[in-house]
Amino acid sequence: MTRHEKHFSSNKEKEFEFTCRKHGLSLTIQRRAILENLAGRTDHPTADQIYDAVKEHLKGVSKTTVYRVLETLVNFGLARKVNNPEAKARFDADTSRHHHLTCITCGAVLDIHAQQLNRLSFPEELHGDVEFIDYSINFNGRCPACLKKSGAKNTE
Amino acid sequence: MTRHEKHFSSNKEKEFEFTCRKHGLSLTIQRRAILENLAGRTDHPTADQIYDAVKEHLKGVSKTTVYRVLETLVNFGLARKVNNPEAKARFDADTSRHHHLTCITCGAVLDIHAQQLNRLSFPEELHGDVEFIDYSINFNGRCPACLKKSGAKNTE
DNA sequence: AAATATTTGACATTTATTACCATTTGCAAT
DNA sequence: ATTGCAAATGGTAATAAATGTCAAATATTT
Repeated sequence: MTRHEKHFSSNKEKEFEFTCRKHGLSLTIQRRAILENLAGRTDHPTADQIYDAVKEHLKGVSKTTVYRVLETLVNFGLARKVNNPEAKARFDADTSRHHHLTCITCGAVLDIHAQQLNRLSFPEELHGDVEFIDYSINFNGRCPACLKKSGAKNTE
Repeated sequence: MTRHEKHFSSNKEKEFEFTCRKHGLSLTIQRRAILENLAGRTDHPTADQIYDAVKEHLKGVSKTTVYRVLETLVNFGLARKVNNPEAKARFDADTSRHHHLTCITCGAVLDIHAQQLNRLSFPEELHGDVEFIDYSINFNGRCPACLKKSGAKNTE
């Protein structure tokens, strides 16, 4: 499957349609296009970045709509906001448990998939006080591109 | 030591003075007051929240200065930005390895200290491709206050 | 195809952050 | 302590990110 396939992952598409019908949400082309774009990339884009990508295909989309649709997708579990230190929201259509590496050099956010990291147990001593639902690990370090550019070790 | 002591943790104060001298930064009362405030709280405040707190003692502080000083503190390793999903920066003067719980109900960000979580090994299979420096786990769930208010289980 | 409920697009507004620059302050050298 | 200069601050303006409003457009139901 290529990055530019016209229709997005049928899994996600089915989930989208199911969720919309379940909650009485209209299946609009804007929602479909925005989720399709988000699901087709792994760079954890901001709303603006999605807007830039989506406006090519959907002439006349409003930025307001992009923000609103993303909020809707998050509210209904079709996407998540990625934990990050910057002052802007980043989105991810992959709602399964996985982790991220934020590059200290370029700021890119990469997915880290590793079975061993998906089975952490919640701290026993806090059970009862707090309720744990899920977790995600944020690594910081350097991405392949930046690592390559600067030789092996940090040169700062 | 109480939460409202006039002078902040001498450890942090010493670190502050050492770091400033090391890098030729002036020891201004603004920097001192802002770091003192940040170090004296565990709620991972935004720049605005720090401004609100600090302006009581430091009449005439500029919001610009608060933003600027926080950026400086982060740049020189005296504070960190906390990974979070919101579209604003949150700060933490605790730069040691620890983790956070974000309450899905009220949005509060709590510290999670647990030895068992501090010794994760970085994914072997990615060594060489990426450089891992540190990590922080973001739990989501519910904080003690919200858990108490709503009985045992989620009532949404 | 018509009726109705929902969503969108355009604009206005708020919130968060950064840029700019004249004034002030910290600090080192008298 | 006083001077001189580099560095930082404060105030204002500008930019960026996100949200609110509402009439027009679209999806869904009938």
